[in-house]
Amino acid sequence: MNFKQLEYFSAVAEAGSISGASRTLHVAQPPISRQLALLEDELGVTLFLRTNKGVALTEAGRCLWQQSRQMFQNLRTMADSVREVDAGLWGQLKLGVIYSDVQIATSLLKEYHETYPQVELYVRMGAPGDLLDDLGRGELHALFLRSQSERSYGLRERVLGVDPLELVMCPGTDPAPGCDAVPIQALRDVPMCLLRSDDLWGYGRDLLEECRRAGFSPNVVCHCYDTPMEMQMVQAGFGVGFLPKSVVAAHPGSPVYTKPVLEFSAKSYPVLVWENSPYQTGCVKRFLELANST
Amino acid sequence: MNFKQLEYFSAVAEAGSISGASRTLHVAQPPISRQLALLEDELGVTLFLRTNKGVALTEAGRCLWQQSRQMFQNLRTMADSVREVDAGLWGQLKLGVIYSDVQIATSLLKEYHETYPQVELYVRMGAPGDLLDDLGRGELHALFLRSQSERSYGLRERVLGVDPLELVMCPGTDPAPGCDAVPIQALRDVPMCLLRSDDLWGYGRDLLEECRRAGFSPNVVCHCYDTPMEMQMVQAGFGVGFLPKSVVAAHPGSPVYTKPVLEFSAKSYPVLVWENSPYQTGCVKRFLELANST
DNA sequence: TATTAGCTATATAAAAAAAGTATGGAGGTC
DNA sequence: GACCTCCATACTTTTTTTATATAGCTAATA
Repeated sequence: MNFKQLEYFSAVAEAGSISGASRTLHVAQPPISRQLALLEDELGVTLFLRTNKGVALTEAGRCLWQQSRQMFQNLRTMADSVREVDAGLWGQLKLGVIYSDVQIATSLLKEYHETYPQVELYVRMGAPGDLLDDLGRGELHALFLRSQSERSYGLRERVLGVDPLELVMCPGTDPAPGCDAVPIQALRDVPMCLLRSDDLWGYGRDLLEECRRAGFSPNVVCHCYDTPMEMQMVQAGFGVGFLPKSVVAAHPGSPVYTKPVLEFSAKSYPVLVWENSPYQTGCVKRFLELANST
Repeated sequence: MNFKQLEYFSAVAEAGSISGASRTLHVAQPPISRQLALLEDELGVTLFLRTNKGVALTEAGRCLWQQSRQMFQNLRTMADSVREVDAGLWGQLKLGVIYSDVQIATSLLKEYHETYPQVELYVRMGAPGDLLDDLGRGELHALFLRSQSERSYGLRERVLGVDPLELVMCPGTDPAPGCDAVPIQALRDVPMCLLRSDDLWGYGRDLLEECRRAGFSPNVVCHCYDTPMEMQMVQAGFGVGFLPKSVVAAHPGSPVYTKPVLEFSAKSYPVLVWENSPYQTGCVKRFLELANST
């Protein structure tokens, strides 16, 4: 049994005669007779009653007709769905996001989801090191990180924006109360809560560099592993912190606030990072195209 | 897209390599490569990532694999169900039954149903003429009648049993109270309720013949179109009747009872009647085989 | 009654498709 | 570096499928 036989069979069933089917199929009549006979032989079943004015389906033939129509329907949708999967309209997109990239990630994902609503989204929030591990194992397709990660060798990245570092403080630890900006010299000896310097976050090193240029090294009272914890420590009054402006803006109810630091230019760059492989699934390709086009 | 292509594709997906599939399929490797390429060309989709140690399904390939497995499964069940329909395990069996054949019909149908439980049964009770009309139109497959129908020309029939005619009466009309049997002479001038003589029922004529041989013609006070009505008229005291013994036995609560008539041998033969066509459906063939084997 | 038209089945030749053979390149492994 | 496995390509052979021609059958028609 093969598709051609079923195709001929269906055409004959619809036309009510073999010669009629031969006209609709643009195929001579004997081949159709022959393929029908082969099909009947294989099934061991008479599918048509032959008369001199056409053919009529037997009960078994009707059964086969019903089912073969269903099968051809399935066949068409099968080909379509395969093409759709290839085009990235269906599938899974698995992303990792660090705490401070939630805003930019969700807005980009929202845009993606409007174009590809059928794609199943998997999003994981975590520390950059953990996310990079998952990316390496192929469990995630792309990551929203901050630039300058040490481990991005072999990975591709795309900068999604710029986020200036600002001083974070609560009223009790403000080193320049009443001023709109803080001179960097005012930070000498001020207790600070910073992201740990051996972290994967690139701007940690930039920050230390800027302080060194100003002639001091920061008085770090607490090394934080992630920005939410740094926010909490600053809010608890352990000291001031340095964070991307947008991270603080994402906590509107918090008593913590930021001020720019004069003559200080360290910046954080949100980036999308992915494996440099030519064998991406359609979903991932489309997502990366979108990310690279905006 | 082709049956063979999907077959090769599935084998490659399962084996994880083209050469592996060539071993399981007992086909050389190049044809498989070629059919795969044709399939990919037609779909416009890359189904496998080729490496030097085998091939790996792409996302689209996985999609096709899932669906093609489902399709092969459907194809198998399709062939099976067609064979089952042909064998008479599935389908419809439409039967007509006259009032007096209900017993024999249900018992035969019960036996049939135990062997072919999936067959949908349609049973219609009615007058023999109506049933024969439906049989002629192909709306019924076979009928349970009584023998000697005038219209059974071109039909085949099988006798299912013998049912002696007996005199039916109620206590008020018993022509020989206290006797176990009635001499036929005792029926002269006795009011009778009989099936109408121009009916299709064969034994109506036999009955009149027996009376004529006894030297009288029956005093028919009521001509009945069917046996239930005759039963009712007898029960209502209009007169005695002649009915097959089993018909009366089928009304156990009735005050009506039968007695044999001496020197009277008219009999009724329950028969199964069907169209003498070689193009019966499987169900009908099996049913007729069963009826003819018992 | 003979004829014609329309259908299916069969035989044979032609065309198309698929399989097999031989070979080369790519990427590991010993 | 030799060797092995795997996939792709070029080419030949085999198989399958199609087309052509024809015959048989039945029903309608002149």
